[in-house]
Amino acid sequence: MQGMADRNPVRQRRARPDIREVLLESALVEFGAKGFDGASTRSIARRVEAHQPQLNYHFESKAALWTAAVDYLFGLLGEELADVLPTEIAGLDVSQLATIFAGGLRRFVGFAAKHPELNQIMVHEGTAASDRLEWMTATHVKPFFEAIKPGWLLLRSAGIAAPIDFEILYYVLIGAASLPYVNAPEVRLLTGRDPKHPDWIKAHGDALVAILLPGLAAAPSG
Amino acid sequence: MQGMADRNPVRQRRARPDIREVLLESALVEFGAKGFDGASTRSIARRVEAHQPQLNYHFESKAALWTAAVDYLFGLLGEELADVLPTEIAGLDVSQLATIFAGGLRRFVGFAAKHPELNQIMVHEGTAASDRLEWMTATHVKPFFEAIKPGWLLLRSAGIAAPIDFEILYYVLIGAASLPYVNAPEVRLLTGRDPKHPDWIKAHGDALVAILLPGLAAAPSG
DNA sequence: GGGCGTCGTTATCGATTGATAATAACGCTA
DNA sequence: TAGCGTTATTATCAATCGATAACGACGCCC
Repeated sequence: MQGMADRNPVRQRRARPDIREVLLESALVEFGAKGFDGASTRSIARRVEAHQPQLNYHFESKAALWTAAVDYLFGLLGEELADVLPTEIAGLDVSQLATIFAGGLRRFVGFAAKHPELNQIMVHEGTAASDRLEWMTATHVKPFFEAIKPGWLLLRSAGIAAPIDFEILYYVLIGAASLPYVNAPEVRLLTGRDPKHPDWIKAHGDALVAILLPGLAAAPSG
Repeated sequence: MQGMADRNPVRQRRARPDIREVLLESALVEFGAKGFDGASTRSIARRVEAHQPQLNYHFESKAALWTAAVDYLFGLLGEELADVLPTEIAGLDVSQLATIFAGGLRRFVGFAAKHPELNQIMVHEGTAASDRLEWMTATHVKPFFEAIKPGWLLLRSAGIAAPIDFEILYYVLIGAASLPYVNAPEVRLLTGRDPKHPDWIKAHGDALVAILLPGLAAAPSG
């Protein structure tokens, strides 16, 4: 045993049954913070003490990993906003619809604060045409966009929602609701405040309801 | 002449007196579209038919090129919004201030449409802490942030501006005003419309004035 | 018009990237 | 417990990155 003591050393092996999820969540954070090109597969692996080739084993490629991350995030968003979808609001009157939309808006703000990676990835990808952008828009963004459209149009014609083109409103809403969390590092440098603090999130949701649904009398903010 | 005809071929040389500006504007576009890491110095040079080492000759490094690009863009923004700065609005009454702010808001929307690279770069950088973000925030963003603060506070206490925390309002405003242009490629895929079209920009500016300055009676939209 | 300074062009450097082949540790089943 | 399938680990590949050295074309000045 002496002679072969330190050459061909024993390999340490670390098995984690949840390694796929661990790698996926690390990828979310890195893709959100640095963009697809800026995130390296080595840094994604390193931040969860894994090895870079594990990414190619558990996912097919960096691009497939990105796709899995985006699928996962939009799945979470869909769960969060299920009650605002057209099928759920079919029989409601306008007043009930307004209350549901206000609640959905507040929850969207909460989601953007809790999972900033989704809007970070969207804004990184949206700046340049690419196959990734085309896929993400057709697969996830467009259905979401179309799902909230009828409710908004109804509230607008009832004088509750602000009189704004839906396409413009959509970007005003997404931009206004997500930027503090997308750019949280900048917010901390600029204001000294933490946008993830419950007080910020609450005030932010209240503000968006007030300016986008001005016809909703005294918004109950539960 | 025959024997040495095609070996050691004559070098073509292209001199452009404005090469610095040409490279700088190419860098703006690439940094805005792909972020600092995603933009390669070769692609910046190639899109204006220049060579990659010219960037290191005319600028010190990729980082210095990025700095020069950001300086240039904030210079343009400062020119565009000079009349909204505190020194220019010192003696005005609240009604005049409201009109000036509404105009400034519309011009900010126009600027974001004309020079989307500024907000693209800001949103790319703001997603992760870095020396670049610290420098940009301290040098350019903070002065801008502080400059519009007193005017907003005055309008808010006069009941003209929406009753929102200034720090939150700032991000609501920037996000709502810039996202359609930051993510113009996505807008085209999602809506089929061009956010750079004058009709979109006009409607967008009107919408922001309406929701952020609700106390401004019938906004003259010249 | 000869010399020199500026700067465009080419070639190449070491570092890092995503991907993959080679090896080996572990768990399950027979 | 022997064998095998799964997958963690190591090593390495070609491609691309930013940077720089080497070379040469051009314009200006004396």
